[in-house]
Amino acid sequence: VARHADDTASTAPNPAHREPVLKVALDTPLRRVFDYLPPAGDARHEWSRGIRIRVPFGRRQQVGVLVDVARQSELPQDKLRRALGVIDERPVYDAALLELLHWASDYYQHPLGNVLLGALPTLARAGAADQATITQWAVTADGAAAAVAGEPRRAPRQREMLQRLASGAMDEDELRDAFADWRGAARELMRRGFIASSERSGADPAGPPPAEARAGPPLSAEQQSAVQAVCAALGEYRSFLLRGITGSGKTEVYLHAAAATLRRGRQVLVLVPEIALTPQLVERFAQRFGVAPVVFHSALTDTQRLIAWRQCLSGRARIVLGTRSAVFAPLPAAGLIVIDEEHDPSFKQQQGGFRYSARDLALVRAHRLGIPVLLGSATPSLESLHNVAAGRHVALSLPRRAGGAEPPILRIIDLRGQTLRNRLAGATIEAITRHLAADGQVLVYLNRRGYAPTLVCSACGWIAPCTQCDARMTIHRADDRLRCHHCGAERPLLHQCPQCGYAVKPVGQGTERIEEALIEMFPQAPLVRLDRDMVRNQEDLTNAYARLHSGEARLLVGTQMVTKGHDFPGVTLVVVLNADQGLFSIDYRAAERLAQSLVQVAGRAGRGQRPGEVLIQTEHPEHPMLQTLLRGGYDGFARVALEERRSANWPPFVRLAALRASAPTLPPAIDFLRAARNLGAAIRRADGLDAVSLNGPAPASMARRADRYHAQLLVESASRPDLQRFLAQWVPGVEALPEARRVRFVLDVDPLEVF
DNA sequence: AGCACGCCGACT
DNA sequence: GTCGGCGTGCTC
Repeated sequence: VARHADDTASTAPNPAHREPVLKVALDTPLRRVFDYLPPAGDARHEWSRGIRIRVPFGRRQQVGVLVDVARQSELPQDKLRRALGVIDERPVYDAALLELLHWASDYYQHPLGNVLLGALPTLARAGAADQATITQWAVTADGAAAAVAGEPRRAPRQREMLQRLASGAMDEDELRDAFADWRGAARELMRRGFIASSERSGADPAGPPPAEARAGPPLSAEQQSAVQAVCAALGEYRSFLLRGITGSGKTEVYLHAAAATLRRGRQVLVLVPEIALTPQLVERFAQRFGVAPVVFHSALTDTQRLIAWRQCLSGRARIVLGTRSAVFAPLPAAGLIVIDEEHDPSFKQQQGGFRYSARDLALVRAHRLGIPVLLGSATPSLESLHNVAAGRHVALSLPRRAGGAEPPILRIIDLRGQTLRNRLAGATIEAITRHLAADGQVLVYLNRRGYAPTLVCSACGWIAPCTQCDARMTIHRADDRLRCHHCGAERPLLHQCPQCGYAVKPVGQGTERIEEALIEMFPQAPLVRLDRDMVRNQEDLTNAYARLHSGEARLLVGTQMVTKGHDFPGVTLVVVLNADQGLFSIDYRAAERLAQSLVQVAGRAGRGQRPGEVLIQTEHPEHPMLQTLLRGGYDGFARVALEERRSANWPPFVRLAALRASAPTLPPAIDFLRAARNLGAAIRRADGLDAVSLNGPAPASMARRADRYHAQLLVESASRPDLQRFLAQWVPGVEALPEARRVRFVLDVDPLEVF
C-alpha cells in the first residue's frame, strides 16, 4: 500500500527531543488504543486527555479521543503515523465523566473507543466543534476596491451587500436579516474574491429568557426531612432511596433538592425512564426555575442533541433532564443526580454491544464526583432495597399521598369456574357499572396490545405462526393485519385456514379487543385506549391525557404505558385483567416486574376524597406471590422475594453475566458457547477463581427470533471482583475463538433477563 | 466495524 | 473473459 510521505514518522526533525506519542481511542471494536505522533507542526508540551484528535486509520480518517500521552511507543517507529489535527482546545468530557467511561469500558467489557465515542452526540463524533461558531463576513482588499468602484455593476444585490460589508463586517444572522437570499449573493461575491468569511466561537441560540421562578406548595414534614437529608449531603457522595407512591410528592423533593444545588452554583442531572411519558415533569422543572431544562431523549435531531450537549459542556445548562444516555452528558459543575423511577428496566440498555445500566453508572459517577444521588420509586428494585439493608443507601420515605387520601382497596377476583363475558368476571362488570354510575373513571390494564394474541383454526387447530420466530402472530384489527411482536413481521389478516380452508377465529385478549368489548358493554362511557399502536407521538399522548383530565373520557384501557409517568386523578377503579402472565415465568425477575406493575397500576386509583378500588383477575388466587403482595404490600413482597433470591442464588446475592450468541442455525451458536465455556473453565482453574461458575450453554426459551437461533451461557459469581477478573481475561479469548466467526455474540453484564 | 485482497461460480 | 459471493486479515 502506497503511503504518503507526510504521514510517516521519518520527518521527525530531532531525535534528541523525541516527540510524545499520543494514545488515541478510536470507534472500533478493537480492544486497544492506537499510537500516533502529534500533528505536523504541533510542538505543544501539554496534552490534555479527553480532547478529540483527527487521525488517519487504514485508508480512512477517524475522529479519536486522546486517552494518554507516552514518551515512546512499543511499536516500531515506521508503523507510527502522524495525527492530522487536534479538534478541541479542552476535553469534551469532564474529569469524572472520563473516569466513568474508563470504568464502564472495564466493567461492561466493552471496547474503550466505542464507549468514549458513543458518549458523544453523532455530530460531535464526526468532529463538530464543542462550541457554536459565528461566521462573520468581511470584504477583502479587492472587495474594498470593488466597492469603491461600484462593482459588480450588473448585480445590484451583490453590489448592495458589498457596499454594506465595506462599511463593516457582519455576522451571518445580521446578513440574513438584512438581505433576502443573502447566501446566493455571498457565494458569488466570495467566488469573485471580494469577501471572505471567518469563524469565531459564540453561544448557541439561547432559549426564552428566564421567567420568574415560582414557589412550590408547602412541604409536608416527611418531604421536608427528605429534602434536608439530601441538602445536608450536597458536596459529598451519599446515595438515597426515596420511597413514595404516585402522587406522594417525590417530584417536590427533587425540585427542592435541585433548587439547593443550583444555589450552590452546581448543575443537576435528572434521569427518567421515558421523557415522552413525563412531559409534565419537564414542565414542572421549567415552571419552578423559570427556564426550560436541557432535555435529552430519542426524538431529538442530531443538531438539537449537539446543542444540548454543548450547553451541558459549557456549564450553561443548569438542569439536565434525560433518558438513559443522558448519564453521559458532560457536566463540569455537577452537584446532584436524581434518578426517577429507578426500578424501571429502560435504564438498562438492552440492545447493541454496550449494555450498560444508567442507574448503576449514575451511582458510580456520583461517587467519583463526591456528590449525592437520589433514587426515587414507589416500587424500588430489589437491588436497591438490598442496598438499603446493607447500609449502602439511605432510605427516605414519603408516606401515603399528599392530601391524606385513603389507600386503595385491593381485591382478588377468582376466575376459576366463572362464566366470563369478554374476559371480564361478573363481579368485575358489576364494579365497572357501579363506578361509572358514581361518576368515577375506570382504568382497565392489560399488558398485551393488538386485538388477540393468536389466530386459530376452529376445525384443524392450526395457529398462525410467525415465519421467522418461534412465536404466534398477533391480530391487529385496526388495520386487519397479523403482526409478530418479536420481529416486526406483518402480513394481511387471514379469514380461512391455509391448511383446511375452514374459518379461523381470534383467541385471547388484547387491548383492541377489550376496547371493542367495553364499548359494546358500556356504550354511554367514552373510552380512551393507551398503547403503542394508539399513541404514536407526543401529540397523541397529550390528546389522550386531555380527554381523561377533562373527565370527558370515562373508560381507559391500556398496557404498561398507563403504569408509567402519568397520573389519572379521576380514576376510582382499576381492573387488572390478567395477572397470570408473569406468575410462572422462567425468568427470575418476572415476579418483581409483575409486583411493580400491579402496585404502579393500583397507585393510579383513588385520589382526592374518593377511595380507590383495585380488582385483580386471576386463575391462581392462591399464588404465594399474589398473597404476599396483598397482605404485605410491596415491602412484604420484596422481603419474601429477596429471601427467595438469596436461597436460589440469584442477584443481588450473586453477580451474573450472560454471553449470548445467535446464528442462522442453532449448532454454530451452541458450539461457540461450548468453546467459550471450555476456555472459561481453563481460566477459572488457572487463576483459582473458584467463586466463578459457568452455566450452559442452553438455547434461549424462544430460540428462533427474526430467523436467527439464540443461545446463552451464564457466568455467575458470588464475588463481583472475581467476576470482573474473570471477564477481563475471558472476553478477549472468547473473541479470538475460531467459532466466534460464525456467530454474532454479546456479553451482557448484570443482565435484566435470563431466558 | 470498515475496507481491501483473494479465490471460486453465473453472466455480458 | 468479467462481476461479485463472502472468508481472511489488518488497522497505530
